Amino acid sequence: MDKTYDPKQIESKFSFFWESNNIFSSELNSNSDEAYCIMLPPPNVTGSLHMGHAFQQTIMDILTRYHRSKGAQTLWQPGTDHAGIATQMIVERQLAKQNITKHDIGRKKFIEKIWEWKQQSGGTITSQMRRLGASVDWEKECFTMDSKLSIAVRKVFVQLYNEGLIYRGKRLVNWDPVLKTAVSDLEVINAEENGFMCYISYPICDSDETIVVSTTRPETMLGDTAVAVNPNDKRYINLIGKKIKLPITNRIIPIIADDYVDMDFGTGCVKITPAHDFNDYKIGKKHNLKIINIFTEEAKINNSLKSKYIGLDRFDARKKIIEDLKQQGFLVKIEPHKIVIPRGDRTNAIIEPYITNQWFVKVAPLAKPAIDAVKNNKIRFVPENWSKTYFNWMENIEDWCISRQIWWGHEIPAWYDDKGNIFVADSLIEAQKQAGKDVKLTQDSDVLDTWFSSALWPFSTLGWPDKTEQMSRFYPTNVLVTGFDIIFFWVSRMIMFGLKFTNNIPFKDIYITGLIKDGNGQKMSKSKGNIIDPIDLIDGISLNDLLEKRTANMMQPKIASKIKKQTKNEFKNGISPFGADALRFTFAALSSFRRDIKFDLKIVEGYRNFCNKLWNASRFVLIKFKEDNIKLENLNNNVKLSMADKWIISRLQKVKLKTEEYLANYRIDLMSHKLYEFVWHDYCDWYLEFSKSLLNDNTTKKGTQATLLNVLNEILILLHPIIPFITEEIYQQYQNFNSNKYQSLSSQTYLKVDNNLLCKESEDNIKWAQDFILGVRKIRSKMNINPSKQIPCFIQNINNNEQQKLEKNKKLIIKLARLKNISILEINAVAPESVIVLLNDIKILIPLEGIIDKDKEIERLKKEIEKLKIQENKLIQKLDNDKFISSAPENIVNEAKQTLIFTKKDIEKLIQQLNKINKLS
RNA sequence: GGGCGUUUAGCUCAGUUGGUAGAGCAUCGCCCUUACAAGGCGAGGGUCACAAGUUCGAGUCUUGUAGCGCCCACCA
Repeated sequence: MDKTYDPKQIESKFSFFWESNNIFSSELNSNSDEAYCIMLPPPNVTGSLHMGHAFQQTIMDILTRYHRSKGAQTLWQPGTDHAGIATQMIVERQLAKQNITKHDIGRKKFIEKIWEWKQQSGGTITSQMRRLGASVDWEKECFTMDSKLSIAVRKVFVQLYNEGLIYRGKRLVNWDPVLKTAVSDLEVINAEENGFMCYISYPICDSDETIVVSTTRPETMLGDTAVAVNPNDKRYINLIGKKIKLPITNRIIPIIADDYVDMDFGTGCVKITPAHDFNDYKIGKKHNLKIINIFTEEAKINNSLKSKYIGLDRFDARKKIIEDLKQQGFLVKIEPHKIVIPRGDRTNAIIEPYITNQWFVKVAPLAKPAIDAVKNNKIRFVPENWSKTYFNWMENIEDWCISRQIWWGHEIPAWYDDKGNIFVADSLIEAQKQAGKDVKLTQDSDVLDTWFSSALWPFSTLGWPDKTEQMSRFYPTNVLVTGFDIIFFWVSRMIMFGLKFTNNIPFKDIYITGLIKDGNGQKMSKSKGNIIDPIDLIDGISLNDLLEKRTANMMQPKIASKIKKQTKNEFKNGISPFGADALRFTFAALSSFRRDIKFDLKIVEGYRNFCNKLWNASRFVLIKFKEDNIKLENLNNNVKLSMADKWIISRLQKVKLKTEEYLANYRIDLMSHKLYEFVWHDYCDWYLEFSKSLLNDNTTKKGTQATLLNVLNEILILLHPIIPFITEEIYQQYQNFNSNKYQSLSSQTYLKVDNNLLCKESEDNIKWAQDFILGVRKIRSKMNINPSKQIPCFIQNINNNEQQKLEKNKKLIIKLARLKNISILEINAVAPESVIVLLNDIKILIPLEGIIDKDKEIERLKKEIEKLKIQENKLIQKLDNDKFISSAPENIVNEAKQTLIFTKKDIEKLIQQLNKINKLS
């Protein structure tokens, strides 16, 4: 083995090794009683791996690998999403570079182009997943537009339609005028921006009076069909029912009364434009108002009214209309005003409420059982609190607009005849049967919202609607691991559709992960230039390449230079190659239930160091075995074990127990910390050091050899789900050494916790020995004694029980504390001039012989005594309190009493020592 | 406006049913002790945001206040 751990060298080979040996196949372990399944949230096929993916996939991989090694038949289902709008936009942009629009080449050709593009670069993210070590079953990889999945989509659509849960209707929807498609409520981002409030006076018919309305969208007045006031508003009560002559268009519209109007806001009069505002639409329906659409699908003024504004963009029209109103004397004033602007999540274009024919899912009937499933704990949110967010949304859910006026996606299985009759069916042939042979049918040109097919993912990938073996084996799946940002988009819809079509929940647990932020707690985004690419953490990247990457395609040079400055500051030397394992361990360790996770390179470095530690510990074991020419096959496991052997084995059982407990509760962070601590501090710092002495003794040698390897082997198995590459590499090193058959650590079975291996005696003994050693080390450090110098040691006041402990562990203590010897002094014997440290009742004495600085020691003793006295006071106070004695549990009271006794004794001894030393000087 | 999260060492975070506050990083000593300097050994560092309450006892439970942050819905 090389002296230093080099992830590059070992990681590249194993992704291929695992895949080509079918290690992750879901066909394996088919006889097992247990099945375990996780659905990978399918990333956009257009995408590349970002930190969020890497984080969540690490968690899924740990869960999957863990259950696989426990013997379950395991499926981690991979795949990608066709991501309708996102993908279409990318290909459109590419065409635009050649000055071609999608209309130039037509729908069919355009879709071919997209498939071509998918063929070419759709594999980016899956190859990056391989770099990360994701143990998905690649044989089962799906794409949301696979024919198998499309069948499921059509079946669901047809059934929902037949049951009246999908309908088509002319409604006001969110319209993206750039994409020229409807989008769902969730795809609209509302944000406050600076704007204006316009006050316009509307003249009242047959009167000199006017009424002043306030609006942020004056151009929509072209479509006004009423003005509303509050029925209780005394100012306007006499105007209700009168008519208004709308400026510019000169249309006559009524003044109506509605509670919706807030008397205290603006003038208390609201212009009502049912075709272009959601609230106005509701009022329009309620009052049976005319609906006048004034926009084209690009949000330009249409020709519904004869006006000079036809063809003007909405913002140009706004300016023009304000000008005209001013000229004609209708404009009262314009004030700056904060307004909430809805923008499309893909295009950032301002979304327009727009009347069109669309398809909707009637959600309320589906939501009810989906709410109950969580309420009845059939589905569990982890952390539990997210269920509130879920309920909040589900209980106020609106119908879901599922049609999109784009080309890339699942075509809606609906056909129309000349008269506009609708035929919904699985296929044209079926539709034709409904319509009659000779009727000419045209398919609906819309496609479905991408999330419609995503909603079926947990069962469509398993072969539904066929009754497949996969389906009965793996459904419902065990856990969904995802971010809170798609609870509404995806999670809730999977639950609704799962319950509706499989009569069963799609998953038992929903583990909602936190969001990875940069070191300053900022969300990572391209525009902020603070993105870290997980692959760069694995392979490393130079500062120049990183600068290039972060500022590529930046339009504004000012922002680019700012980003450069920040980046240079944060990554002076770029990013060093940490390897996939270090990155994975980092994610695992950071996966607490927080919402935001600040990502810091220092942490990755720490876990890279851990990998190096593990590497070198393994190297030590290998070297020791080679020195003795030991073969694994003649390693005797039926050997007598030393105290230290029993101790590390006992500790190991406890760690395994904790690991299982943490994992069952998705506390992968705690699991990681536990393993880190055990490997580094128990195994490396203590056991390996013990072993150096034990291997030199023929009575303990064989037991130590067996334990060194057996514990290391279990460590590798325990760590494998977190850091699969390095553990596999180390395992392979032993396999070669063993000259056994070449097999993967990934197929090794997790050993159960064995309670018979718990050993209180050894834990007590080693703890005692450790305290002894720590005591001596403390003195050595305080007294500045060179670590290589061996020193003599006396002990006094030792009882029988502890004398036994001393005998059993003497060698280890002498070795690790670097002592010459340990001599026992009789109680009454006069001790040499020494430095003292207390262990329970025992005085450990290190003779001075010139090494001591008396003043220093006096100072140290005084400090120590002071500390103990504070503790003593606290305890005395506590025990003086009758209520404490009478109400606290007995063991707590006893403990306090005991501690007080020990504290008093210690103080006494230290004072004695202090006096002694004082006399010397 | 409604809902949620968060506040613990210089920094990033753990803290299980209330019982003397922990880790990693950083800092400061000493050390190339033959697996590891990407290391070893040791040390220092906290009024657990604030206030009140429950309790013998509160980082932990209750209520309130403040800061930071997120989500949803919004007055035209």
